[in-house]
Amino acid sequence: MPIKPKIPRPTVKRLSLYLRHLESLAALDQPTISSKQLGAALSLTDAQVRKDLAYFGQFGHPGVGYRVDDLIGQLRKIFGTDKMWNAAIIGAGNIGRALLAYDRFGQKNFEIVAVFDNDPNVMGTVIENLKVKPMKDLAKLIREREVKLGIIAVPGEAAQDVADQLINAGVLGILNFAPVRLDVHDAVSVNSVDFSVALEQLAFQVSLGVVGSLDEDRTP
Amino acid sequence: MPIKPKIPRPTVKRLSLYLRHLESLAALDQPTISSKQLGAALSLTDAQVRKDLAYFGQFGHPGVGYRVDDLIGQLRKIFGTDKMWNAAIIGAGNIGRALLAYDRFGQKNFEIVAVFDNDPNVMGTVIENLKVKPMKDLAKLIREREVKLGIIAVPGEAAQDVADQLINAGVLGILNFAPVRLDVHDAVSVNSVDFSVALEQLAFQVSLGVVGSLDEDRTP
DNA sequence: CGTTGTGAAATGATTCACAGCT
DNA sequence: AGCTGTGAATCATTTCACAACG
Repeated sequence: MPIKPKIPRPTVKRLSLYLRHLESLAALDQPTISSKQLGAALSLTDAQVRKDLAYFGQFGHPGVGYRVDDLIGQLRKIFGTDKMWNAAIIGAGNIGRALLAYDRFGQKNFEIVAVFDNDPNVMGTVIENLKVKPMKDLAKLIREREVKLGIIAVPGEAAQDVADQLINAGVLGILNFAPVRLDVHDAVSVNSVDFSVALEQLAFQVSLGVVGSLDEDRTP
Repeated sequence: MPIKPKIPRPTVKRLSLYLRHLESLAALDQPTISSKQLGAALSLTDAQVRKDLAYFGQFGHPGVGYRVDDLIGQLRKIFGTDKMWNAAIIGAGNIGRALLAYDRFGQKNFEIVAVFDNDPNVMGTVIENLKVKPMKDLAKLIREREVKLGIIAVPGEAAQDVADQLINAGVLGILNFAPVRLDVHDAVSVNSVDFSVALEQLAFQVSLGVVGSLDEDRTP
């Protein structure tokens, strides 16, 4: 009985994209989808899709494919997003406000339950039905509201300090929009999004004359 | 004489992070850095760093390391960001406005020279010194201002149509913030950022009990 | 010395190909 | 027929280990 099959990193990235595609399909009439169809939608081989899913169980039906609704449910369970996750945003600047207004988080079972900022100009103001709280209340509110994920949207200089506070307050994961590497000495999981890095990598691909998506494996 | 050494995809991701770290170092006094130091800063091995850089040339000095200023210059040349790139943002909603205010693009030699939106409420308004233009002017302005990169910050339903217009107008690369896969039939390079996908992957890591950064190779 | 650049070895990920199920 | 799940083969990436250099 295998306890930990060890999941390849690229597989995890693709699972999110499978789920996104399936959710866009669920509204439609299509009740099942084959690994070939799902792969074609993301420019992947059918074998790749099957292998990725097989790491987590046997979800398909030979001769039929995967039942869309069922697979969506399975993927949500894999991601842990079958249950609601409370999250907090730190930094009510432009990025923080864009994230607060981002309605897709709710559809994915993430709820933003608190926003923090130390700027006296925004502290106390209400954004998207949430009152911006001062940083000194962070630990208390994170614990009270059982916030599991922290979203860092502060300038680079402040990011490490905020990360430390979040870890101390007991969050389990950090989504980091600040352009710095966070040192979390293995206390939590971190995922980072850096807009400049994203543009820079696009520029690199253009300079190389490579065409297509960066997530895919096309080097023709 | 090798013409195209074929660059591993993961290498490209790391190069951006090397550059970011070096730039944060340049202000400081440190004139050189060894592959060991640079690796330690990003939790990578020294061999990894050397191999990544060696794909592009011989930048180091045995017994000394890499001269920081020199390496920054080399990396910028590799990314093509030693020259200025004109970019346009399509969509003046929350994400578009956050990107317009993002001052790091300028430091990386990217200049946002146009913003487009079809909403009558924002069309014509001025954001960060740029007047929001209607979509019908897109092709003309992209060509006039020699815009090479398009940044899509519109809702998912509109993204493919915008991508088609950008390609028609002659952009070379697209940075996509809409939560859909763009079909660009190999006309341009695409890089996508999906906030929900980013959070979902963080949730997955947390559920698995994995700790540390998603960019790194720690599965302890 | 300390550190780079690089073949060779080891590890990791993808594709192939096919038995077996519906 | 059509399609999944999976071991085996291939391909890609990382790490090792060391000669060569300042």
